[in-house]
Amino acid sequence: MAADKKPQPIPSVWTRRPRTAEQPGLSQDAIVREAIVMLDADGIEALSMRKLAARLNAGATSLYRHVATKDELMELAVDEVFGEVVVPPADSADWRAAAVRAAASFRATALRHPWLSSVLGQAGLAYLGPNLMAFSNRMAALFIKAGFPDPALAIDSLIAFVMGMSSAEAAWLTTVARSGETEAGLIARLMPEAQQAAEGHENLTEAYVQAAAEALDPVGLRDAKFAYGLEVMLDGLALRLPAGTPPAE
Amino acid sequence: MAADKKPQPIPSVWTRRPRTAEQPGLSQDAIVREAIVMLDADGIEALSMRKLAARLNAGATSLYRHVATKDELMELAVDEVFGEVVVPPADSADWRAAAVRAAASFRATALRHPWLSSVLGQAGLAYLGPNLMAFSNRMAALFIKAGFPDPALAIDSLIAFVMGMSSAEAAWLTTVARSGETEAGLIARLMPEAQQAAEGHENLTEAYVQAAAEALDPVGLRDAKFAYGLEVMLDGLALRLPAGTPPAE
DNA sequence: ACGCCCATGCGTACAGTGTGCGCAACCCAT
DNA sequence: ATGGGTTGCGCACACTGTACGCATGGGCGT
Repeated sequence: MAADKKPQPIPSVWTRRPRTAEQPGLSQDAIVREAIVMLDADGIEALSMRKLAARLNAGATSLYRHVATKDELMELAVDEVFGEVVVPPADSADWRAAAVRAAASFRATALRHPWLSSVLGQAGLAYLGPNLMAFSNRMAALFIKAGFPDPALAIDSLIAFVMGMSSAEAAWLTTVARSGETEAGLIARLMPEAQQAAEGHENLTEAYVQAAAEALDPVGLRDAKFAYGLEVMLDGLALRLPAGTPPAE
Repeated sequence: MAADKKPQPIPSVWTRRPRTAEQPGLSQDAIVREAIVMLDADGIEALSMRKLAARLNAGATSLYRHVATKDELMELAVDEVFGEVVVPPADSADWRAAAVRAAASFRATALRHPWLSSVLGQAGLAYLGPNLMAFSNRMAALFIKAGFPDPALAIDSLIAFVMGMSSAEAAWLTTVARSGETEAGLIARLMPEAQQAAEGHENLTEAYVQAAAEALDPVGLRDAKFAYGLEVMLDGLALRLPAGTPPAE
């Protein structure tokens, strides 16, 4: 009652034990994991150090004992999430099927964590985290084994396509999520404005017919779009293989 | 002396005229243009409404008379910058050469304004600005004229690749700019750490030999990488053309 | 068994952010 | 001259990342 400003200047014995006994306390791993949960749930701009700390029953600045900076935290989150991408081993018979699987896994990861694209778009690949290195290594193994004369170029091209497509999708899905509507619903609601914006652009009317169709099965159409582009890319890459490489052993 | 808190409660006749006479005052266009200048110069996180306003000799909140929100400002900036992308007219003889020119122009724009990728990565293409619509329209014209059975799919694939490649480059260039070193210098300095990170990933050693070479002519190698992927993509797309479409008229 | 040290947690504080609100000044039409 | 609508702005609020320094307690050397 006397000291109203400071609620607990008196270490009154209890409320002191539990803090350390209840949990192993903070750890970089726990912080990163919880950050990913928050990012997935509420998007990139909903993550603040204070909210994250609150979620971990910790004070805001306590996090800085385990993470140098918020940027570093994001870096760690990116690498963590990269661990979810599965790249088939290099000894698979068919490099092309393996590439499709890897691409699909990459895309799925990017859509499961839509903030990934934004972060990568801002920071690029100066990352060097263990999971990212492992990913690169497996991709390299795949394309070397397949017989590409210039595996690095081939890989970078493929990844550029996959990233470009995925990040466009992720951004769209984020917009959908923020709108609170279903994907089809948002398309329908956006249609009139889009049509008006297309006024005078004669080549776009056809595109919007397609967009209208998209409202019926948006997910399927996105899948198809990705598959189309991926096949295009792989067809082009196949041409770079030394003549006579068999499609399967 | 008496009223120290408010420096100019007295409208002392002068210091009143110039404000409106000197300039047409704020305007959405002027705001957007200055924002782009700042974004280009100091990157995306250096743009704040207050600093932008200061640059325009205006109060921070005055901007809100012409722009609803910072996000809207970014949207306007994106569309403005899209106006710089040049897509050859559809009547060019060779669709492929035209596509190369368009892709190069897109890439150049994205590298001139490295923040573009970040923004697009976060917001996607719900944008519908006039320049973006015009861009889409010209691309559509090009691919329809070329005879693609599914022009929208082809375009989206191409753009996905170009965006993916450009945004990776843009992110890298941003990192370079922030480091204050030359591109070659940063590569050299990063090399040891990269090599250590590659420890145990046997397929990556070759990639780093290439990276070392890159230090000699980073710009040329980035150009080559982009060109390679673009050719891959276009080769793949060419296969989708109805049989017998001539490469030139 | 005791005392020390250092890793860990946190309260406070600071500079900066986007933006809502309401007042003041100005331009133009009457 | 008057009134109204547009434009600019000062203030304020809630919130951000993070530097600093104190308190605490577990693990170690003696």
